[in-house]
Amino acid sequence: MILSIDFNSDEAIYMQLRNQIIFGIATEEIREGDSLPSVRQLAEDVGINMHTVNKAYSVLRSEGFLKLDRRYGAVIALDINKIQAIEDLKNEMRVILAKAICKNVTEQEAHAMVHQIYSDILD
Amino acid sequence: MILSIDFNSDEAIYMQLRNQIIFGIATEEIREGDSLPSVRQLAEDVGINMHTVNKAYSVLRSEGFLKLDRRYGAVIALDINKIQAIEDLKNEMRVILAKAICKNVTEQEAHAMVHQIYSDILD
DNA sequence: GTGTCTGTTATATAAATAGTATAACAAACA
DNA sequence: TGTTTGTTATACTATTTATATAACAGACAC
Repeated sequence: MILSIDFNSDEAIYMQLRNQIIFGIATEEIREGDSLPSVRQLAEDVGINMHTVNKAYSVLRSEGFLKLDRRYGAVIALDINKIQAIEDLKNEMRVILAKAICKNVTEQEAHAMVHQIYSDILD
Repeated sequence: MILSIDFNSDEAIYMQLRNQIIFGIATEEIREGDSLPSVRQLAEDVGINMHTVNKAYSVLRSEGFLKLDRRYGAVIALDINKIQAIEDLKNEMRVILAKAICKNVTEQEAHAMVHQIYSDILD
């Protein structure tokens, strides 16, 4: 799995890592039980500090994507709380769809976008 | 228009204001040409600093929701750049849908959610 | 003109967050 | 025994967030 950082992005480095790893899981590039590089290894690979990677891993653990183990390092372990996931999604969608509605994006266009993203990720 | 701040939220105050004003525009509670309270007035009303309101207004202006005028204060003025809006929406949706997919949220469920949010906001 | 209301700009300060740097610890294991 | 793992601690810098005070110029009512 290739992880790359845009140091000019306004998005925090640990969030860029977090998002890319979530994409990797969604696309099944990495699966339940797979190990991620150790915090030190990944930090060296992408040229950032160990603690920044550790923060990304900690966020992913608290969000139910990872298990951190002294023996095996960071292991993909999905905690599927669908009620929570739907609640989170709804809250996040409300804000970005409200913005889209102000800009005259139609419901049809939003549906088309959801469909395309699902296809991009799953196919 | 009622604006309220949750001081215990992890979301920045100026972003809470920004989001609530976007909701107000989406629901047509406030419309093109309507004025928002002055930075000083709103700051006093919700009990925050003038500069925090000013930052919210500045963000809204740069995102194409407001026009700031010395005579009339902050006036709703939508700059509809639909290409940009769709691009923004797609990028924001990609992240939250990737997360949802990891948690087994189906495309059907995502569509239902989009439909419900559009209905909630527009009806 | 005077006073008052706009947004705007400039400083200063405090707190929190983000990122880096170095170091040490205990568990696991070859 | 030595190495690797996550974990924790401390320290430092930079940026962001929020507050506080102050001043400025344009607009406008009196």
